[in-house]
Amino acid sequence: MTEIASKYDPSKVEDKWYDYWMKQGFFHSVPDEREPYCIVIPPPNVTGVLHMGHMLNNTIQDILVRRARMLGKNACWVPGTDHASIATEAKVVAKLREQGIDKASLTREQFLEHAWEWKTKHGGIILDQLKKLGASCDWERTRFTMDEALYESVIDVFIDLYNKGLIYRGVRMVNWDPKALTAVSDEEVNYKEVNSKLYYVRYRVEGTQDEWVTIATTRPETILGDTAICVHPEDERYQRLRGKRILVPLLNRSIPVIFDEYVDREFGTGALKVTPAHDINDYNLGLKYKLEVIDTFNPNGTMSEAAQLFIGEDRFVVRRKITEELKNRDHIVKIVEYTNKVGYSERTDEVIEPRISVQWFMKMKELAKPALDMVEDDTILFHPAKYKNMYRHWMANVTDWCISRQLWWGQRIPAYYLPDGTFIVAKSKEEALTAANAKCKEQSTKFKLSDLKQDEDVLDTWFSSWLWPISVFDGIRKPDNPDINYYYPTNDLITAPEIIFFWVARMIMAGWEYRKAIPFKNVYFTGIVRDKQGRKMSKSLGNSPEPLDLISRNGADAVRLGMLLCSPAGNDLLYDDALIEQGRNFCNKIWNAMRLVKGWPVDDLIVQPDVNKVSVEWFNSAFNASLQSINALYDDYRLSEALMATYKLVWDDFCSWFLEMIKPAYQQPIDRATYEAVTGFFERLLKVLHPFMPFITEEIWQIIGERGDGESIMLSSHPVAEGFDQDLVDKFAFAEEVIMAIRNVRKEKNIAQKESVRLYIRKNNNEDPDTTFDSVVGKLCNAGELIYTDEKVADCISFVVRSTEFFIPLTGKIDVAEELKKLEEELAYTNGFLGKVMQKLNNASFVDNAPAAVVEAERKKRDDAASRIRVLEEQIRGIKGQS
RNA sequence: GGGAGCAUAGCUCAGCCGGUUCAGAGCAUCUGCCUUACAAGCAGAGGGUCACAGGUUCGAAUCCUGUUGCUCCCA
Repeated sequence: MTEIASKYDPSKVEDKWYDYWMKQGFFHSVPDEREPYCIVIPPPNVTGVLHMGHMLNNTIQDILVRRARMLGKNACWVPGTDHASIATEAKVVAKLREQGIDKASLTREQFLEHAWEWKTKHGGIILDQLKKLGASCDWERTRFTMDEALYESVIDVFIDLYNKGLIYRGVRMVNWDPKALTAVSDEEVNYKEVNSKLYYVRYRVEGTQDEWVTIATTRPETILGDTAICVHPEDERYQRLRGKRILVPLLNRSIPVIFDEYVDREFGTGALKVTPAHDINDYNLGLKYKLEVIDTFNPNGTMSEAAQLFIGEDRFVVRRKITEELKNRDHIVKIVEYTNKVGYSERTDEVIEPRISVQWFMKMKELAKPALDMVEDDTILFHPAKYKNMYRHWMANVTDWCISRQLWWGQRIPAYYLPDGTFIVAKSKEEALTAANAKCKEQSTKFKLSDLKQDEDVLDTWFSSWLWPISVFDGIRKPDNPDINYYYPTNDLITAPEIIFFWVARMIMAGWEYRKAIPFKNVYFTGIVRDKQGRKMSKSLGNSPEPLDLISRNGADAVRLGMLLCSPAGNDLLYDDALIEQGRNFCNKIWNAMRLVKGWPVDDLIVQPDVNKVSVEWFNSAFNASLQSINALYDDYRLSEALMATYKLVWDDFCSWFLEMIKPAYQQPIDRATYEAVTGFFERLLKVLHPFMPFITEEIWQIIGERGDGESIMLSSHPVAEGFDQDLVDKFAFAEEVIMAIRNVRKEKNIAQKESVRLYIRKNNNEDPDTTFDSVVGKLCNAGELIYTDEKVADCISFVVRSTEFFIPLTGKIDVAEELKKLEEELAYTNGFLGKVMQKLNNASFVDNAPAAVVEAERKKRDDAASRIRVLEEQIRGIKGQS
């Protein structure tokens, strides 16, 4: 046999097996008679590169998929990316700018050519990175939200919902991103607290020389769009304003005073300037009082012609300038420091400008109802369940969804405008023309194709993502195709809680609307990966490790393990290099276990010794007991706990106990029966480990058995938990205590492991000695003999396990005073414990009220403690008698 | 401002429809060991009024109320 390195080297293993899996086509799934198991990937942004969050999220998906595959299901993990309209368009615009090309100089078609070129070149990076992680995605099914099928699905759905009256075009206040030059949805606005100023500005009452009204505003630049002043109808300070009009400073535009209870009398001066075009609340007031709407901003955040002043200058520059100007004209009363919340665009981090514009909206109320019910009644399960609260709250207060974006990169809205401004929603210009002309009776008024103009805007990216579980199987266009019928509903969705509304909720709505079925059965929410100090990982902080570096340095298995170990569902994970080190150490542990077992010569002539026989029986039970609980943890989606249980099974039970129990003496052969049992156990452990650590388990599985071409652990059957002997497990727990006690004695007395000891065992209270694990105790403790006795043994160090006395002859090494002290401490502790138990048992209401089993348990505690006390007391007497 | 969640060992968490293993796990720390699979290891040890204050109960980390502190969501 060739020498096997004592350190596991993942770099020699991982690519080799990934290539093998790919070449064999193991990841590919086609519908068959087996039960399907399906996950659709949360499509990463096509502009993205792998970050720590992806690593965690995709590790979890891979674990679930690999396990399902081994459980005999037809597992299919569909990968893909989304087109991320704002982010991608921004990247492409920036790239063009570098090349000296202005987007405005291009036609839509030209721009899209550049965008597609960019996508082709950069769009697949993240998916290739997932391969390094070991992701067992069905790459033949890779989808992109702008693929023809998915594009068309989106358009079909838009038309369908429009025809159902669920999509409408409306003038609304939207969240305008002046940098991206598009509206964004409510969910894409982040509110941040900022230090700003509150400007107190006085407006002159019309027709007076020196009568003023002072308002407070954080945005003086919007004064140019003011069309009213509003005060509370019961505010005594302003009753004088009834019937009066006010002059807007600098412009001297005359505006009305309105009285409405909306105004907070405590805030500022109690007088509110009303700018319907630039504030959502003002907009509503404007609707109510039919105020004029003056939009003083251009789309890019500069002042428009309508502002009359500062035309073309940026809103924040104007804020400064107009303040100066107001000061000069004696309109500023005071300026105070003020903290308020300002909305920022999630995409560009630009300050959101509330802006009146015509957008497409989707009605949500109707769709939300069934989607809420299905989560409420656990048709869809959230893990952890606490996210149901958040979901309920949002769904109950859902508002209409602004689905149009003023961009080119995305699915173009299929609405065609006629010269008179009316529009027709249709799949193509031709269809729109036909529909338009169908309404015209006169041939002379018929339209030509060139009369029609398609809407310039595209749809929100989420408007394609919400169809993802259906559209990846082409289930919108072909609702009865074999793939969608087989794989849908999918099983599990693994995602971050922050997109519960953007995405999860809407997929549930789409699923119900288009399949009358849930899109997935379980939603597993992962935490956010943070740094040690609890900060989010971010590029600007530079606190995120480079995932591919981590993998190349430590191996994907170690990284997967490290990420998962400390990451219960829904809890944030504080990333620390130590986590991955733990994973690496574990790999090494398994590797060395393999080296040990591989190194044993097998001798068919040896009869299996008793110690091996009982050890094999014990481990068989221990394994099945653990497997049962591991399975239960999986069923509960407690993956990190399932991993920890597996980790302990391998490291503690298998390596630390079992292998030591059956390990032959140095360079001695092992018997055939034990060897077969060990390799059998090893294989089963590798299979249980495989979903967590796919590479090393494949490598070792291939080494420890004869495998043919096309065989793989990833296709093998997952072990099934069999019945086990609990009694045997319990008996070993006692043996473990004995072994640890003897090890302690050796350590305290400085007796080398090589030096054999005799062990006397004295059963008390007429118990039958249990000798099941005597051979194991003898081997692990190098105890030459185990001698049962009814007598005390002199000149011994003694100890008590439960209520059995043990003696080890150790002439000359016994410190009587120290022994006595220890025994007395133990006695005092046990007496105290007994006292507490008696307190309960002497309490009549405890005995009467507590369940019988609990009372019985307390009685057992009492009896055990009492017999232990008898033994301890006897020992103390014995020692005292000796001295 | 409205809502939700959390607070248990140095760190990350489990336990929480009260009583069986009630104070646990992993990591970290400390003490011995280079014992011929593994020092990326082995054998041990220490460490917590279960945030605070009340209450319910025979019995509370677990249920209730309040306080404090943190986090998230929505406006």
